[in-house]
Amino acid sequence: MAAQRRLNRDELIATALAVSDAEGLDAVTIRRVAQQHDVTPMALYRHFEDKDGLLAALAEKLVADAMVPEPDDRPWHAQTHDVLAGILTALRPHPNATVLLLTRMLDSEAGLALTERVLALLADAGMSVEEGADTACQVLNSLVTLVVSEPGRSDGADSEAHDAEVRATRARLLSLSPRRYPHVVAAADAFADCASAEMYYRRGVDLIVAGLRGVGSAAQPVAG
Amino acid sequence: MAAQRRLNRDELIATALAVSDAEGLDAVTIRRVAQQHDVTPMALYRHFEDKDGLLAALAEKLVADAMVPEPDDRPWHAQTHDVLAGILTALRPHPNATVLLLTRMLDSEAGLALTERVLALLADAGMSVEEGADTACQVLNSLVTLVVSEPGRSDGADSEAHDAEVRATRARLLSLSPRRYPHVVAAADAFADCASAEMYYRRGVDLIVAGLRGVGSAAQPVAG
DNA sequence: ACCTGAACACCGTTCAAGT
DNA sequence: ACCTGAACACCGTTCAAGT
Repeated sequence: MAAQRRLNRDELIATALAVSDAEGLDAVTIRRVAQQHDVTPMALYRHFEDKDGLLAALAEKLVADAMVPEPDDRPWHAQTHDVLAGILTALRPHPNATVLLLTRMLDSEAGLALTERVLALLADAGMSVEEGADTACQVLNSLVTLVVSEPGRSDGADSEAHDAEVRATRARLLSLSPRRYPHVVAAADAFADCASAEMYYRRGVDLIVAGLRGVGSAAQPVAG
Repeated sequence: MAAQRRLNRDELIATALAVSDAEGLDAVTIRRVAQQHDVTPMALYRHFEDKDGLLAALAEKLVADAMVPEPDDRPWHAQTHDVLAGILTALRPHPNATVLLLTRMLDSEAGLALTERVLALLADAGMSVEEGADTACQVLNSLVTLVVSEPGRSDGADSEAHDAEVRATRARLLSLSPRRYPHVVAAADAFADCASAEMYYRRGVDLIVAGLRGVGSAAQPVAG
């Protein structure tokens, strides 16, 4: 990285994100990020309280990038669909870092704004405050895991190593007993890699929204 | 731990799980587990290829403990509900370790058996092989995150520290601007801690099953 | 105000021995 | 066959200085 006179917090976060994208979240260390900026590890402690502070900032950057559509007059479930799709668009480029959000959604302004938006939609759907809170957590975490566990994803591998891993997973699943694991063997290709990532994510969002409509239908038969 | 003549793999895993439960997953180190058995760190390498092998064994133990009901003649969604509830019962006592399953569900016999069971139910629901694979991943991961992100959970804290954390979260959310975050402020109690864990998990499973019924209803109007 | 340098208490893992 | 011991290349973080 460029030799700079003064260390910049945003650039440190950008470096951390780049390292995470390229080599996995475990490669994000205080010493590594410092080295990229030609600086002593201790220099980072001026911008982050400790390593967890750096990771929290990383998590915040992910959700801050989410472009979420403004409220409109469509039914709550149509708006929810688009909000969730918008969040996914922000997370998908950074699958290695996304797992950080599993425990940090309420720890940043951006995460709180997203949560507020989802809570409002769930209130429109007729949910109580408590049901909305539990459900909002679950919905947001489902988006996170959708990205974290996308079939065919590898932590910090070049495309050659990635392909090798996909082939290895496929071969391993295909080598299982078709008597004991008939469905798993039949699904080996789908587990090893996504035929279509777009389809995978569309199904994911559809499943969540269908769930929301399903649990709401008893309390509020004529929705939105 | 007991001074033993010979190291036992299952006891090592049990120790790792105990450390994880008591002090969090980060406290599970090769050196720590070795020390509990009064043994040199390198002694563990006879039973696990490396640290990832130890963690994989830990993940396997979690899902191996799941008591999943046998198939019966009820509709697929009723059986799915009970299978998911059974998995939750196995995961809930070990929230710190549960996150390991997010990327390891297909890496153990027990995880494969669980996946096979869910795939069969989704096939009954009328899903294609590919849709079933994507959906099974999402459903199982939702259970994992339900446990990992249960409101009021703290990593490795005694009950005093836990209560302090719950109060701190609640106070932080209550101190937010009620103009900008009206729904979040109203839900501060629910985000800080579960009023009822049973209710939280019941809602979680219901949301998943409702989603499955919802997405299936187009392909197979008369389900089960 | 901002950064350095040395030090400390940890990691996972290697290699070569021990019994 | 099973375990030890020393060593290596890493961590996060402290403290006391430097400019």
